[in-house]
Amino acid sequence: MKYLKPWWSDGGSLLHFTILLSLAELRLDLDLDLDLDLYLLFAPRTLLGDELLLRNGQTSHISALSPFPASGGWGRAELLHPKCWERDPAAPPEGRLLREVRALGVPFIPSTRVDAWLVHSVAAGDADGTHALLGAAAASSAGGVGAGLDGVSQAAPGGGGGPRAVQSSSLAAGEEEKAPAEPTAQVSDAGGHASERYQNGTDAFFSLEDLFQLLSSQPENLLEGVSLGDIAPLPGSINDGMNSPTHYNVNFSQAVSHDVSLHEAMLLCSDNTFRRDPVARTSQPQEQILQLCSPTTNTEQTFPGTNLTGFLPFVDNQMRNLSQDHLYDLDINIFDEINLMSLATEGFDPMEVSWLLEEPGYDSGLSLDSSNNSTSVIKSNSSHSICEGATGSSSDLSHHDLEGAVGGYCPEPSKLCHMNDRSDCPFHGDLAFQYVSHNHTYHLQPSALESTSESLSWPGKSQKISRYLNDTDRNLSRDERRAKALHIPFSVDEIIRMPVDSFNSMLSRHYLTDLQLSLIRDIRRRGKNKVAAQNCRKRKLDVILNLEDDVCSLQAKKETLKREQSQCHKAINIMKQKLHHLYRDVFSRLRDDQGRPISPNQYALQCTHDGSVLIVPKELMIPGQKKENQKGKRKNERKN
DNA sequence: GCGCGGTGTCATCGA
DNA sequence: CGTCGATGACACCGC
Repeated sequence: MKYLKPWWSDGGSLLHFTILLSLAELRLDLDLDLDLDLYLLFAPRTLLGDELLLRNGQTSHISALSPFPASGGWGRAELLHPKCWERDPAAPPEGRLLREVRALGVPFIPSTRVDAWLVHSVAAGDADGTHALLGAAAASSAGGVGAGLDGVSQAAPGGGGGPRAVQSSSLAAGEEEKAPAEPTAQVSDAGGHASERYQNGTDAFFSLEDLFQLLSSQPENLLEGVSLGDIAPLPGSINDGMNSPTHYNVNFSQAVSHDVSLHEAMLLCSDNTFRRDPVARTSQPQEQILQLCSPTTNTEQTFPGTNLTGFLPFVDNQMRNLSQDHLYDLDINIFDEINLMSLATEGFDPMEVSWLLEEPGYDSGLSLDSSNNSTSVIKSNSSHSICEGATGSSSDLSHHDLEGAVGGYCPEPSKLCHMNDRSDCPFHGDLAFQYVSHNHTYHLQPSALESTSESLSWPGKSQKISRYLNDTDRNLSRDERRAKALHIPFSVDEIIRMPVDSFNSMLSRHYLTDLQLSLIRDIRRRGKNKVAAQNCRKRKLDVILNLEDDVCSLQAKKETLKREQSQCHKAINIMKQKLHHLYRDVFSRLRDDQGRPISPNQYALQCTHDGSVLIVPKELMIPGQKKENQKGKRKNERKN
């Protein structure tokens, strides 16, 4: 979004383009950094009546006709993506929005704020609500949308608002922060239209005319020359809207559901023919699309031979005024994300999906829903985009994912063309932009791709792929490269180490697509598990080492005890020897009554308890009797 | 080519 | 019931 913001601020061209694409019933995969007033423009009525948390910490109650607070302090409020609110258990009231939308069974489109809101708006299906928002839109248009649609910008001539529209203090377009808007009663024609129809509650569809009137209120009058005509009765059929460039009634429920890629959208726009036939779409010359990617491309190059610029002069003007950086930023943000989304879509060979999305050995990866999504592969004959890493783009998704491929084959780099490559990267006509149908419900289903990727083997793939990486990318971990590719605004280290509370609040504070959230959670899970595995192995190693130490110490102790035992045996033997010598010595000194020596073979010495020593004949002294006598003596001694 | 150790990842279990 | 850490199992990689 940060890339789009300057361009947006330069003149709201992006929104114009959005509408242009919407006219062609094409979906737009953009993450627009829209501010609250534009949210209100597109927001469904479910937002109305809710409290909004403003940047200044205050809350604002949104009424149907005046989304702006009655008093100052409005500043610039930002709504977070409703899915983020949903994830937050302590979600503010806006969180109800998504639940209500889901209750209607309307698919949420995480990658597109504008059309997501449009879907929500249509899903709300309430004309009052819808046109209340149009009233708000008109109110917003009174202030213009040039300055990043802060809701407070220059008051355009003829601009106005709804019944309680707000005219902001005059601030130049591009200013970051605006003074609090003071509610006024200036009513513009455009706002009058919208609010009037809101009050009438006539239909449930946006009128693109309202939007163009909103846009035309910009100081630059970018829509000057666009014949808007009168507000047509709604709902107009989509064909009505499509066939008449001056008639902009679009059933957004149909328009948004008819998904195509932005590239395709641009192609169709460039042809100035809002073809609805998928076959016809694929028959368009694809080369025109990528010419927009080129920083040297001007409008004529982008839309050769078309009268698009005549049809929408603001496009021409803005395209002329766009700097290369703007185009570059557009390229990075839009095409990368669209590429990524397209990768997860249906109609794509699973092997190619895994090849593009998976790293070597990467099992869960981006966790794309392979069951619901269509996929288009983008290939071209451009030979340098991958293998040379020429772009150095920070959002080199497919570039990176090439490195991470786990697939059944190793495509030649020359067959792959990264969308970011703006120099000369014409699409291969045969492969690029087949008719795709995004549903943009990128739910997680890691197992699908896991099984696919894990079942495939690609010997030596990492070596081959690593050649495609520049030194910088090679130093990054796979998750870091994935995070980089998806523009995840947090570092991998942050994601992993952050406490769970901070982590959840961080996620809720940022608008993140399902894909980004999935990757972030995968990164966190893998990172935590990696650390846990390292700790586990460390502990296991410590246990093994400790056990080895224990074994060593026990063995040493055993040896010591053995030595002590042998020493004790030796001491005992010495004592026995000494006792034997003493015994012999005593007998040698003993004499009987006749003075003859007493033989130790016939007599034995017996010690009595009182210390006296008796000479007892051996035949009278059986060893067993000896012990019994001794025991009997002890008992008698105890009794006594 | 094979074996081994290191590492990352996933599945599972228990707190 | 969800989260997190621990751990077994497996695959991959480098030596």
